Amino acid sequence: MAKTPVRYEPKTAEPRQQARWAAADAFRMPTEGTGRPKYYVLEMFPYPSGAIHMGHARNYVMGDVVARSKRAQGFDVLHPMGWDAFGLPAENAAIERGVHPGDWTWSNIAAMRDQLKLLGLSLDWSREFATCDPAYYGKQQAWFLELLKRGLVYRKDSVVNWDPVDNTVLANEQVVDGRGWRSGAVVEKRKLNQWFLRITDYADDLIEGLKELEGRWPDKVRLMQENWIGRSKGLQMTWKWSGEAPAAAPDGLEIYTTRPDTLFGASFMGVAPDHPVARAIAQTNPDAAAFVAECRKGGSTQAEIEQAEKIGFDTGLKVIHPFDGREVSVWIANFILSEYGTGAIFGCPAHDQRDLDFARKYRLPVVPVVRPDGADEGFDVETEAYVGPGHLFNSDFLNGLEIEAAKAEAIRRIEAAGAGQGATIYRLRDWGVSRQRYWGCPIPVIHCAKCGPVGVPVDQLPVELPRDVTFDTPGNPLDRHPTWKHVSCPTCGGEAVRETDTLDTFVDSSWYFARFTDPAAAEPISRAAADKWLPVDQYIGGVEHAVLHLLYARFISRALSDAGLMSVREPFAGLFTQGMVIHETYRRADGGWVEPTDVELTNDAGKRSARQLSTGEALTIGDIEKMSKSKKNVVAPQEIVDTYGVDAGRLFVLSDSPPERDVQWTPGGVEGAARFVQRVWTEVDGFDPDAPAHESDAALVRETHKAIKAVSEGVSGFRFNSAIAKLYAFVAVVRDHGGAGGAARRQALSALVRLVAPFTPHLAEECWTRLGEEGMVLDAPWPEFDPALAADDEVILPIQVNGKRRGEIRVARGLEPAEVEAIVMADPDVQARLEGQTVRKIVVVKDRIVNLVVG
RNA sequence: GCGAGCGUGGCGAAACUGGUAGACGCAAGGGACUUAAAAUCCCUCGACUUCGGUCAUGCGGGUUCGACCCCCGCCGCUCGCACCA
Repeated sequence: MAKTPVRYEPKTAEPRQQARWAAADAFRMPTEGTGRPKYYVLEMFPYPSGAIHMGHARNYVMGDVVARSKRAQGFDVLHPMGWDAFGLPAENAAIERGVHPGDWTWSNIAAMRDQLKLLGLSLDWSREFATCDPAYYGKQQAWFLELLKRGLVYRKDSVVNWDPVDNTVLANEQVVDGRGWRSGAVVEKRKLNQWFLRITDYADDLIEGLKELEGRWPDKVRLMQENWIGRSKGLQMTWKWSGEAPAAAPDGLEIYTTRPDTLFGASFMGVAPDHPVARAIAQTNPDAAAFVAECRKGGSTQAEIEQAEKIGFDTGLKVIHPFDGREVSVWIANFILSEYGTGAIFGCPAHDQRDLDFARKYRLPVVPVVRPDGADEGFDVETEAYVGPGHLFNSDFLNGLEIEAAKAEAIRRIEAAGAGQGATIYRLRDWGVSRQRYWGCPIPVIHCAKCGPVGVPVDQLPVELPRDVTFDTPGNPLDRHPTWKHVSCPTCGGEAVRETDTLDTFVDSSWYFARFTDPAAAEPISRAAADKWLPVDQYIGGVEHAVLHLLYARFISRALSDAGLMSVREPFAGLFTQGMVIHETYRRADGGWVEPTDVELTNDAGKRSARQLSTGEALTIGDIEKMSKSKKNVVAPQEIVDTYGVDAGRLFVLSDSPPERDVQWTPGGVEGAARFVQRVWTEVDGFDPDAPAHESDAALVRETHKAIKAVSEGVSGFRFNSAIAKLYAFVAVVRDHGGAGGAARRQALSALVRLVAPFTPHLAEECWTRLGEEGMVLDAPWPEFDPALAADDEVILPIQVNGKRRGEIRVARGLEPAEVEAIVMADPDVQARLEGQTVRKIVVVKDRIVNLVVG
């Protein structure tokens, strides 16, 4: 009699296995390791917004698959989790609801930790920390002071977005159409003295480092960083004034160019409206002042910049061309950026589109100096600047040279004349880290009228945030706190005040991966622990951090290495950027969004419709979008756990799309995953050691090893969807094979359980126990692939005629092409098909294909 | 504008280095079991077809014995940067 199948119950099994792991403290990794090779898996730690969503879940499940499979493959796996806990939302909650930012944050952390634990992740919770804990940010202050000592931290005036109503600095993203996002006030540009980190010192190193990451980081991310740093090589040079020099630039006008080869094509000079020369003129010349004001008015949105007309103002000043001595007039122009290069350019309209637009408008000369090879003497430029390759003409000693050679020669001549030098410049700016905010890491500096800014002595760290603050008035609560900022100067003992700015939260996330290696260390980073575990072998997170976070972390790692705090300069050896979880949206006739739990979907022969359960109203099925509260298309992990079990949810978020792509959450999809969970259990549960084996067990052994190979490759190559597809197919093979017992079946089931374990760990543990295995599948070795056992004795060779598949033959594996050819030509079906035609050529690819060329 | 990526069934997708296009899942249709339902299982499922085949991986060419894959030219979508001299 067949045994009645027992249903697998995730509701009881999942908590049971989680309790087992917890009781065994199974995921704690000693800092010194256990002697196996190390593997550090890390997912970008979350901001404690209050709830874990499916996007988080997918991210952490991917990391968990890597962590669990690496553990099975014999590694000491470090897999920690923490909280990126400083930031603006906590202050907004304080303003809106009157709660303390700290209380809000810590209660969110508690809630999210519980939600995260439902997912059954193999995390070492003993290493958990939040960046808002003084135990963490105090260490950050310590290394900040070290960088200050080393000159990597400095202060300078910089222009910021200032909200005059809220009395605060706004990030660029917080300025909407020129107004503060919260107050609605017109944002002012204001100069503030701010703290900066010298990331530009590392610009070259950060670019060079990208090369070594080839293959382990997405090309897209490496390219984005390279573009962001924006290195360009060119010439920085000074043009002497013709006549009296303006006081703002007594030595001449300094410009930067990447096209020194086109110097003979210069027809005007341009300076930014903020350039010292422009500002000086605006002070005495009302027309110039009006023009500069006009330029400032221009919007900063993309569309506005794109459409903005190029406008200029002739200053009347003239400079002398370094090569041919002619006078060139100096203009103030709105399209020149004061922050890039020297804020001044030479205009060569023939070979730069912007310069050409400008020259045409103001009727300035357009002299082409480069022409494409093959163009005749009369080569000219009309409305489109020529930026392609070619050779120089109209250029005296540069005539006939190719562009690169001409650049080199022009630079050589300018250098020889002492008028300038070849220079490499960067788009990247130093990192402004000052924030006029409460909920951030205090900058550990004291300002003394006599001694200037003085670092807080290390033995006085951490500089803790005061708890008694109010948010009833705009501005930084630290600034108006009655006592906190008033201290004595550590150097002279005189009256002094604390710095009340806090650090950009990107600083907090720039070194947390190093702190995780020994989160209790007295020093910011334990050298021994960091040297053992870093770099992070596999880092996983959203592509939205491709530039800022990942660039800052690479910079800080280098800076801390140079300061002797750690050794590894490149923190993330491998990076994977995962796609989002998206979901359909549902809308009522009145435009209101409806959440999926309140929607009933019907499918009538392919025609889908939706209605709202609570009202019965018909709904419009809208776009499939990123899950968001505003569109109400969110699915909470808790619901999934309750309905289908964690394992089904874990499986589904990885099964339906490649991990780098977005995955659409569908109820049908999770149900499919839940069915698979049942099928695995049914096969394992149905195993009977006393039952007879199936007679053709060699076939099952082959399929087992093919599955081991495919799943192993899928897991290591981040093709989780393919790995899961192979697992589905393998379970079908096991099921259809027949025979409830036997060694081959036992091996197949044992391999299956270990292969599914990274994806559905709870199910795997239940199965492992059911199979009578010792201990936990968690500690079981990854199944080993044996190519000899996976190989078929025979292969099916498709037979193509002129490249089209026309039939197939079954032959012994490894047969030489000549033998295959003989068999094919003797085959009656082939003969019948070839009747009356001449075979011109036979292509045989061993064990793969046969192609007959007939004509 | 510059840079990158992607276009394959009704849908999500597979196809390793140029070698049987559509694995696996969803949806759909049919059937078995059942008093019935759920659950489960089985079959069909790119298009056309005179049932021999023919056509199919965005479009048009090319290279090759053979192309989703490589090359050239278009079209469409997505992302990043954007007046960066």
